[in-house]
Amino acid sequence: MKSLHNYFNRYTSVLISDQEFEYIFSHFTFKKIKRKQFLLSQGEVFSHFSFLLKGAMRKYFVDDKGKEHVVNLYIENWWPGDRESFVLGTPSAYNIVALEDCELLMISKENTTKLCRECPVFAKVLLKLDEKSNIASQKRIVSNISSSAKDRYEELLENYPEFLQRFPQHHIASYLGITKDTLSRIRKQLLKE
Amino acid sequence: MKSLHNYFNRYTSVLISDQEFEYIFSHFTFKKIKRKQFLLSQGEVFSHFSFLLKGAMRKYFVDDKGKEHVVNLYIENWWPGDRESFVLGTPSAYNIVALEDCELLMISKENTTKLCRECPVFAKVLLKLDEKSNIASQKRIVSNISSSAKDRYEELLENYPEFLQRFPQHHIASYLGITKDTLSRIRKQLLKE
DNA sequence: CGATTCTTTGAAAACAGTCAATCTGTGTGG
DNA sequence: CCACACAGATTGACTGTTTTCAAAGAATCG
Repeated sequence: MKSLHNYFNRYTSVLISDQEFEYIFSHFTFKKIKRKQFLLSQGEVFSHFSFLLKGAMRKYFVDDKGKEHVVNLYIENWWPGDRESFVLGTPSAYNIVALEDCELLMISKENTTKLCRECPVFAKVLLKLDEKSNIASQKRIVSNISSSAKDRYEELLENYPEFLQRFPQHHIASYLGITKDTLSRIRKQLLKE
Repeated sequence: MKSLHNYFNRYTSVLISDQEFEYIFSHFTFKKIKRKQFLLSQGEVFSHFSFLLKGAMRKYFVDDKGKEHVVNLYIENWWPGDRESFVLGTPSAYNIVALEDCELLMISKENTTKLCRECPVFAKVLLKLDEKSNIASQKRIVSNISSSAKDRYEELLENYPEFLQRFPQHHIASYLGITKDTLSRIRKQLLKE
């Protein structure tokens, strides 16, 4: 699969030779998940890294009032997962479900640590992923604490315009921390402008 | 300084021998910052890791309407900084200012990469820091999108009870994404219960 | 003591959530 | 090809939460 190799080269600025990549790649397994099926269910330990080759997923949890909250939306070239469960080995509080038929590359925690030992570039790639993830999280936090619902939606349109084509509005609304009704009204208002 | 060595051993579960630590430590420099002085000003590139030995700081930015928003609050054993500016070498959007007289250990980006090459445990420690930071960010995002102002404040009381003693309410309010007025009213309401 | 910073409060307005009803489009099975 | 079900989007009326602004009160520091 060229997809992952391209991703490593392009998004992590860590150059990996074909040989090295082939060795790394041999530790991944291919997995298909059909629409509406779960990659992770609340309460399970999720001890894999997974790279989304094709499809779309959402990560969410159910609060004590029975309401769903979308924590992440994933499309091609993203890494669905739960870092906390992976790192600490604790049961996950989240569900990850396929919104379209999906194809994934998975690598177990054992193979991850093995590869990190054997293959410094791979360790470097993981470091880069964490860096990128940290930077993105920081931006989302800043947006949440400082912007209105309308501004947050407009920021999402700028940063991830694909999301609108791939995800229904009520999931996007939940991801932004607002209700579908409010998002609908915001869109109406933006049309008038 | 034992403080940093203890931190590495305790919080990253990476054991470091005294010799190793001494070598690592030799790459840090000691820095004092007086109350109200800045560790970082908007527009500067911040290419250091810094470990807070003593004191308290806040990271904030000023939006287009001239309003301040507190992005992070730091006390002893935290790492004030801007990961994005460090990683990408871009000018920071944030200010970091001392709220009390502070003492810090600083390490430059050059020394960081040098140490990562020479000293695998140090690389491991940085990886752990990023992991921890990712997990914490995730929790904050979840809190922001799914909890009311009151619940967010109660979560903060649980997770960081020290903050109340160290930071004025209006900074805590801003950190939570609410106004000082609202926080004041929430506290009043909680007293009645 | 005076200056500054921090906190509280009231009243009005802006904002977002709730609930229920309706409207839209899509696809499936008969 | 139609009828129907289903998921998604919109809307109105209402409720609740949070912000705004201005003013006053409390605490802290030099």
